Amino acid sequence: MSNIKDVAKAAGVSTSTVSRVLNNNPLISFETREHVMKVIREHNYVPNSMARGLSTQKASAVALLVNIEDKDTDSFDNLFFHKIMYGIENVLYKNDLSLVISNLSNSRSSKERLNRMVQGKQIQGVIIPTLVLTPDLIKTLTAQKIPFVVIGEPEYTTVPFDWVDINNMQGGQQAVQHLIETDYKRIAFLGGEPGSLFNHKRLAGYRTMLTQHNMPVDEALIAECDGGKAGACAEMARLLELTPPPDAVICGNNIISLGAMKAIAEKGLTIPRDIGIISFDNYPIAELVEPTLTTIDINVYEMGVEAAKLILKLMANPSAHHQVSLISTSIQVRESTIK
Amino acid sequence: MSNIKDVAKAAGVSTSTVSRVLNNNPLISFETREHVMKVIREHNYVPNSMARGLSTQKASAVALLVNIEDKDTDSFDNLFFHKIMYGIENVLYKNDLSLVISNLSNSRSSKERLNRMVQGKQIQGVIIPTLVLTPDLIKTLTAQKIPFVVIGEPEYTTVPFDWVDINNMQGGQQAVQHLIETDYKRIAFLGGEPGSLFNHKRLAGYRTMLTQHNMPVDEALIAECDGGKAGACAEMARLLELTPPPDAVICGNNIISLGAMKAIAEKGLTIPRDIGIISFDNYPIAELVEPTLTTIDINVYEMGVEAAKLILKLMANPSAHHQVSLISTSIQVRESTIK
DNA sequence: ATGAAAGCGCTAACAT
DNA sequence: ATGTTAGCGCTTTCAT
Repeated sequence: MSNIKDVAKAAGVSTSTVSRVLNNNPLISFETREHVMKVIREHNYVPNSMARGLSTQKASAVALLVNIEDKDTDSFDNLFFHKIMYGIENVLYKNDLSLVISNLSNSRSSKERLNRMVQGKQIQGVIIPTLVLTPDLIKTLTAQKIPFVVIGEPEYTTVPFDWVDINNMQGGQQAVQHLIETDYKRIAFLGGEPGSLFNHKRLAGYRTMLTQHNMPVDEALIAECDGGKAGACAEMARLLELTPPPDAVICGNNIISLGAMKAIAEKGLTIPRDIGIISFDNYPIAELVEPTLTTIDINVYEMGVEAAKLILKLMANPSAHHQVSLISTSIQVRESTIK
Repeated sequence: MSNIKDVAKAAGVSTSTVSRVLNNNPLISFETREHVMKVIREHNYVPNSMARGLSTQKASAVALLVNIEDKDTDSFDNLFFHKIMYGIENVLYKNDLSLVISNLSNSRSSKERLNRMVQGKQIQGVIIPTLVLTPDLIKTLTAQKIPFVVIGEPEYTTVPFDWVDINNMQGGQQAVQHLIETDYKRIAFLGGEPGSLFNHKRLAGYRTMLTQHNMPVDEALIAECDGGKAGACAEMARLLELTPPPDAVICGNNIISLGAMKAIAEKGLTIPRDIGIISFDNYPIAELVEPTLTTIDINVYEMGVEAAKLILKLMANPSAHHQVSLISTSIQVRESTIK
């Protein structure tokens, strides 16, 4: 395995010239560049990333933080997480950076672990799901001047920072729009994770779109559940007792939809004839149930891509002003809303 | 941010002494060690991983390879992958190593990318899902003497290497054992991914356990499908036409189970009274369907842990003889098999 | 446009 | 048990 010296010697130039070629320094003449490149290829030379990092004082990795002990394990969120991860990796790779996964829950103190990674020059920037973010973490991050980007709109924002999220408001609007277009009149909203920001935003979209269509917003049609199937079923059953009952429902996720479908079936109603149903998220079961579920699809891969782009900008220019990136939702029409 | 020199000066010792303390060198006296440690803490000193790596010629990361363009995207395998990843991370973390995720499909040539990572000293070892493994990759890996571990029993083994997998044979046996114990008599086997090694192994477990209970192995009861819901449903419908029909079925995964359940319902039969059903895998819907599914649960987290342990051994001693690690399955009894 | 040389922060062989 | 010193492989300033 050859190093920069070998290449320099073989090419009959100095190591600095080779280094300049490696780093696309424009001062190098065309001929020299071509020649050195050829020698590099012949020697199958790959620069040592640690030597480079040591010299430039820059790590060549970005960490994606997770906290698997708590909310994430066994959760379907994993599916999103997975795609986000690949979005990130793809962008980083193209910029000669690598993605390292760090599970904060493994460490005694997440603060300490983060410190070790950053001070130890293992990583240059951090991407953090909003679920993992804590005020304490924010403090460490800003104190250490570590570039970081948050995935999912943060609940608290004591200091400004970059984040990326799905455009949940738009999602709520699309759901209502589609239901109105397919001739549903009384649209219920069955959200999960009450109090969560994303639920709030979707609801806001729901309200604005109804209003835009000159339809009344009936607060009785707005319900929340814990996100589990049983709770969703109970809540949906309650909604169906209203007079008049809803003829469509927007569910916060696939599991909630499943609960709602159960309540609908128990009431002897048929989807989509008697009642339409539209679900947020395309996972894990939208296409497996009967009827298949119309969903507000969420391009989580793209969310990863955007997060990576934000962190790249931030690392290149730590004092750049902070940005927010919202990813558009799209609708996947399936059987549950087509009469 | 302080370095080893600052610490040495502040502690009134040489850098080598500090280095020895850092690396738990036993030659250091108790007093010196304590003293230096104190100074290290006071200075909030964290060794620079690149300098260390450059000096020791060792990278401090292990790569987990994926190939997201092909089979993995949108697949439920993601859920497994996720847990495996955390198993790996957990072990690596405890050994001061970090986990980097590399998507080979991003790169023009996976061979080249691997080379860059290893020769560039970015990573020290590689963990590869068997789906991503190719003969070409094996060649590169062995030629470069890169320590690697495969997740999932490999289909081809031109050279010996380490791998870890679920004990699929045991899983097949457990399924049959449980069904027999709960008094089912004619047990069908509906596998997915025909020709796959894991299906083959589970089937072998099925056969041996039936034989062990002095029950006949009726080849007519053994079926395969493409793994999709529709195919599974059709195949199950066919099985139900047999005379006598099966009174239990072992399905290759949750989706297949869903298809089988549909066929069973269409035939007017009730689970678990008329027919028992047991599924491999605990994801994504075993607990969401009705009745809930008894499953052969697969401890994928543990698979990650084992994979990491294997790669650690291999990196510590590249000429260690190769090992195989099988993870035990366990049964999760739910409604679908309890009459 | 290119070269010489110092230095990034650590480890380890050698010396004491 | 501890110190001295020479690298590890690269980048970068300064010279030319």
